[in-house]
Amino acid sequence: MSDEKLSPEELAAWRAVVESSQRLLITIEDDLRKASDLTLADYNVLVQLAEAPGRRLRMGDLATKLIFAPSRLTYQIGTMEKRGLVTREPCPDDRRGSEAVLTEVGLAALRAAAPGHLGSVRRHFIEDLDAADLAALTKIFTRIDERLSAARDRVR
Amino acid sequence: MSDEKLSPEELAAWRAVVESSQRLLITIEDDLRKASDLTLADYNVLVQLAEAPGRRLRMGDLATKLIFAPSRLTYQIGTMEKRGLVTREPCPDDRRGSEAVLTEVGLAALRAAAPGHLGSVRRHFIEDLDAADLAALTKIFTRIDERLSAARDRVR
DNA sequence: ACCTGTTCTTTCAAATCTGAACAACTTCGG
DNA sequence: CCGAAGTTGTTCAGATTTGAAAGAACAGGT
Repeated sequence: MSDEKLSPEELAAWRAVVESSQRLLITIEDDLRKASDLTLADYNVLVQLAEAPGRRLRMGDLATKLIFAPSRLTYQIGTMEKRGLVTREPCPDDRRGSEAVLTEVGLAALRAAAPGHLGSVRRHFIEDLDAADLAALTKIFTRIDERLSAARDRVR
Repeated sequence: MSDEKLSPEELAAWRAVVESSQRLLITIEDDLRKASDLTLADYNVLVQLAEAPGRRLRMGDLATKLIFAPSRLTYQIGTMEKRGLVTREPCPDDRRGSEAVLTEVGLAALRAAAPGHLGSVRRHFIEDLDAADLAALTKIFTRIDERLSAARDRVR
């Protein structure tokens, strides 16, 4: 069973995951935008910066965490800078690099949006799951991720 | 525990699902593009048409199945039409509508790409899962989807 | 110090996606 | 049968995303 086809069960699982996670993200992004002037990308940038030491991150590190192509992050940070949510600073120890820095405005926007967003996540996702489901999902997707990054390293 | 925060377990599950499924899709799309001249969107259009009776679908139905905004589907079908993968035909019983129709070229492209794509899905996703995982994922995401569409109906 | 190869980020043009506005129908109630 | 209201798909302009190319700076060996 390691050939070029999938069994009905396998196909069903694949499609269910892809389709529902897509619809889930769309729904949650809609909720977020209605409540806050932030896209999910904006929100995720703010979260990553808020969690980072010094509330700042190198562009490259942030891109990796967000799974963004470099040029996409440049653009994303550009629009957020215009809105005052983040600042860009040259990196002290590496003159090629720059850092995205969370501003007070950005932090306030995150704090204002977080409760509603997390409520949305709970309503559309968490509420459907019991503890066993949660554990299963975490285990499964963590494992998939490990395999993916191992495969990526193999290619490089 | 139904307020505006998530427990560490809940947050971990949410992040794992969102991040890994994103990386998974990117990886699988990369595989597909390297092997076939098709994007994942192209591929999914071909699959939907191939599975549809008469190998044709109303634009609206296809958009729903693919979770595409209408104007996006118009554009998508436009590019595929240029490449000869699909045709557009006016809908017989509703003169507002049009149908996307799979061509022989499109069907051949799908058949050529499918084995490699399914192999990629197996390699990156299915291989990490046992039968219980598969069943759990299908159950969980199917349930989420049902809830989402129920919520959507409630809004309309 | 001087190459050589690599990494970091941005720039640019082209491709794609979104949302609002539209035109062409269809449907339904009177 | 008429007209208001709803549907369907497209168009358009603007926003976002991609990928290739380039500029600047680092790192390691010589």
